[in-house]
Amino acid sequence: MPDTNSKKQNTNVGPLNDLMTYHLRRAQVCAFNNFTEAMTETQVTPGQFGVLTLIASNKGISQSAVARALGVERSTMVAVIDGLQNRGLVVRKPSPTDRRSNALELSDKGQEIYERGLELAKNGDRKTASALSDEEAVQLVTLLRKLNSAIDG
Amino acid sequence: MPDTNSKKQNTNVGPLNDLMTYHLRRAQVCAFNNFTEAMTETQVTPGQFGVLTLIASNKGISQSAVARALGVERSTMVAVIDGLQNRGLVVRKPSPTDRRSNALELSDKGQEIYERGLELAKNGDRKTASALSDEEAVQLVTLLRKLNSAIDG
DNA sequence: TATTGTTATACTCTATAACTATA
DNA sequence: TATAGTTATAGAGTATAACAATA
Repeated sequence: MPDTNSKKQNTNVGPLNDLMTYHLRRAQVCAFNNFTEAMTETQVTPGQFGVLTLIASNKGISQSAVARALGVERSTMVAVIDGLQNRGLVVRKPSPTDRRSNALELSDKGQEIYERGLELAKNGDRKTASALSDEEAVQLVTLLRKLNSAIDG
Repeated sequence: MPDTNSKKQNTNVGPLNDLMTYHLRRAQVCAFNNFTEAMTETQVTPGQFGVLTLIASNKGISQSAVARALGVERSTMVAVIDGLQNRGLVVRKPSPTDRRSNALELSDKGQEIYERGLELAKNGDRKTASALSDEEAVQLVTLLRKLNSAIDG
């Protein structure tokens, strides 16, 4: 990870300072770093946590459905599920209604890790939002949700 | 790029919906896609545009200073500058004050591409923010700027 | 001693295309 | 015909560690 705390003079970023894309990028990198740090204990990445949450909230969901919900290709999901299965957190069961698809479930250990991870993820969020008041943090999430609803709605 | 416009039923993303990190990630992917689409004409990526802007706003800046300002390693900058130099957009000049470092400048073509790119980048931003009112878009950037100031301040 | 640019290397995340087995 | 899971492959983007030249 590059040095973000350096006491060097702040370089003028020019018109970048008015670009939403730039600030979204910086904020996302910051959020991922805080998330990863907060989740150390579980060794679960942001992407993996998304998958665990989808499965926890939709028992028996298929790999393709998880991929669609998270906005990635289903081929990308294979290795992710492989990793979670190898760690004993997720189980691929045969779907009772479609012999092509896997019904994904959390193992007991997966459920534990997920529940613990949810608390830790909230800690990461709090650190990311530490420069904002509670009200501002809520405002930010509300705006982001609205922005995103345009694409996955 | 995965299908984000599918008319499939929306899967319940559970507690993800309350995580700032999740929404930042979705928004950033959306913003990058819109940026890339808007910039097609220039064939300049978000990362490259950041570098062009830094150089435009700080003529003679060093590679290390660009890297620090953008929050990446200086080793990462080498290939980026190489690419921009090979396209004839950026020039590495010897620094007049430090024989270790390069003084980066935009070529005339680089200046042109940068100025055109800035307009196109704003178009990308507008598309990203299309679900928000003007006031909300400003609010969002303000909040993100405040959030980010905590790390690069 | 510290910093600049560089190289070599590797890792993560992701996409595309094609295959198979089902639906 | 279309979809689910899979494989093989490739491309961004990035980091770490080391080195020579210079500060």
